[in-house]
Amino acid sequence: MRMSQLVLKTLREAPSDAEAISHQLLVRGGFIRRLASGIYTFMPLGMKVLKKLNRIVEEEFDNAGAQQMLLPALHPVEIWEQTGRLTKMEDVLMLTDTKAGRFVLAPTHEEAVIQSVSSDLSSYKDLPAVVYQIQTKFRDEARPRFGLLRTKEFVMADAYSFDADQLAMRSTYQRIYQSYLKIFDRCQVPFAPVEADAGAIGGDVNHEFMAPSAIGEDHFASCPSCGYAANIEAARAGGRRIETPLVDHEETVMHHTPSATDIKGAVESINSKGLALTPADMLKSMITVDPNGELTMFVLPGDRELKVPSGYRLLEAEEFERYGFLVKGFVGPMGMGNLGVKVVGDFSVSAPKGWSAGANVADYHVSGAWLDRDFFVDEWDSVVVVKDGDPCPRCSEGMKLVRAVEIGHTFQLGLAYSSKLSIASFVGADGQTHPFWMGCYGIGMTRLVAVIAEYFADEKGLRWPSEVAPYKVGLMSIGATRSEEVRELADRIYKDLMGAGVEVIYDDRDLGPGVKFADLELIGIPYLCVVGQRGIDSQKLEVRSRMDGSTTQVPIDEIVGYLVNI
RNA sequence: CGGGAAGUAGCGCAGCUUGGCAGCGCGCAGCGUUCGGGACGCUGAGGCCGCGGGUUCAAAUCCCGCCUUCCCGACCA
Repeated sequence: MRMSQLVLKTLREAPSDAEAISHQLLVRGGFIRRLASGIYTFMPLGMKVLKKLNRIVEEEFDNAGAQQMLLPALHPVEIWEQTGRLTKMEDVLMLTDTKAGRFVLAPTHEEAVIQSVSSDLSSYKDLPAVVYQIQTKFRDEARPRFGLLRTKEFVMADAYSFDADQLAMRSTYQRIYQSYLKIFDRCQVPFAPVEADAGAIGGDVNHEFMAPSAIGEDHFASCPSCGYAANIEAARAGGRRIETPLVDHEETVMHHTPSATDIKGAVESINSKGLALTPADMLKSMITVDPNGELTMFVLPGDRELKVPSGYRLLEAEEFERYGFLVKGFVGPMGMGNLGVKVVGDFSVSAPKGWSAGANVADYHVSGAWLDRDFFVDEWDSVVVVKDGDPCPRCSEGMKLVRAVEIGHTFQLGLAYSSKLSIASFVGADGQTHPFWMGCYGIGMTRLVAVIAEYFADEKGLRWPSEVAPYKVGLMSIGATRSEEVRELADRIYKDLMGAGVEVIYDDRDLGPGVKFADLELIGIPYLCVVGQRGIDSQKLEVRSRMDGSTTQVPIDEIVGYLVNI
């Protein structure tokens, strides 16, 4: 491609609304242009990068035996009603009403793929099967962010697997999981597969693929010793209940703590009476409703945050009135056993100490409350949101919290969808109808562009790994308008590279060398070949690596061969 | 949805306090010089000053309402 022909205008300054480096550089380099908040056009250079990534996914998925297809982006609303996700995902669904009916702009494709392939997978002989697509998805993001990182319209590569039983599903899952490792390796971004929460997609076992990054919106806990890694929403801390013999301890004391309805207020209020408590000495007692509608109280140290287990929800403020014994703001674990409230304690609550807690009386807290004397715990578990240094649940080593971007997510859906959709079934060898055991697998392609851009960016601009670069070689002439010799040589090398199948972008513009260097560096072409009078005089051309900055002098008559094999 | 900031040429910004010709840099077009690190000179094109209303002889500027965008949080995967 001749740069004089390229639809591209690099910007010396980034738009003021671009915050993240990747966003700034992708706009400055002419890869993307904003059409509306969270909606971007992929310009020719950006499209090249996206196609490179798509190619990697296609190769690895094809290798794993998955078959590419293309599902519709517009779905009739009925298929979303059948699985109940119309309400479950309503915050992000983009609904459209037309003369022809109601449709949703699809945020994901589980329903559509089942509708589409079920009749082609009617027998156990048709299984296993894996299909995938690379498609635009739509989500009504409340807050699009950081350019391509979080958008309303984005490209995702999503695969769906269909198996006859759980064992087969697991083996398929493993196969696709391996493809994921290869795909991200080829993108050269650091990443970690972590255990995760299934969210609105549903299902049981699942993994997120997290790329550590400064623009990450997620955190995962990672154990440097044994390799345990889990999203902060799913991560558990290690620990166990500490058994301590009950001896004579100080008596519990009631403290008048008017309007001290939170941990901070209670600590201040009690300390004003001469004690020296910290939030870590308080018990945080959180009332939740379990999946059966029963009350469960979680008890944890006051300086920690409760990780609400999936299926549970916090009791709403208005609901407190329904339970007279719950005094909002002054709740504590004392006496809960007699009131039919199950108490689940974090392991750390078994530490041998007198706790302070809500007294279950308006405007009162107690101090010196001892486990097994003043309050009782029915069940012990790790119920806190993990923080830096917490012990690993497997090996007890201190864990690290890492900021990261989710670039992929794989799910063992099991029967989550096929139990709701009768067509998601096949006839087994026994002649009976059985539901599919499904899996689904997604990679945020446009998000990956942002993550790679962000990770490799330097002060001069982008640096694309060679497998995803829009062009492999940047060829530039210096002083070609003045020197016919330079122009002819550069033209000839360009033609030869094209003939040899090298992806080359040729800066043939009538501009000074500074601009050309700056532009090719900004757009991050991996190798830069400079053709100027200096090179003709020495019969050697300079080839620079954008990634590591190294330069090599290559004899003119070997230059094409060198660039082909580099 | 809550908090904060901002909308003036394609991009970055000044002008607004104190109302009076719509400006600067980059980019763009033409001519010339220059040519191994965003070089220079001359000439030129480009504007619903976010939108609507109000005050005024006169509004980018003052007042009211709305819209949009970005950041932090909530939500979300």
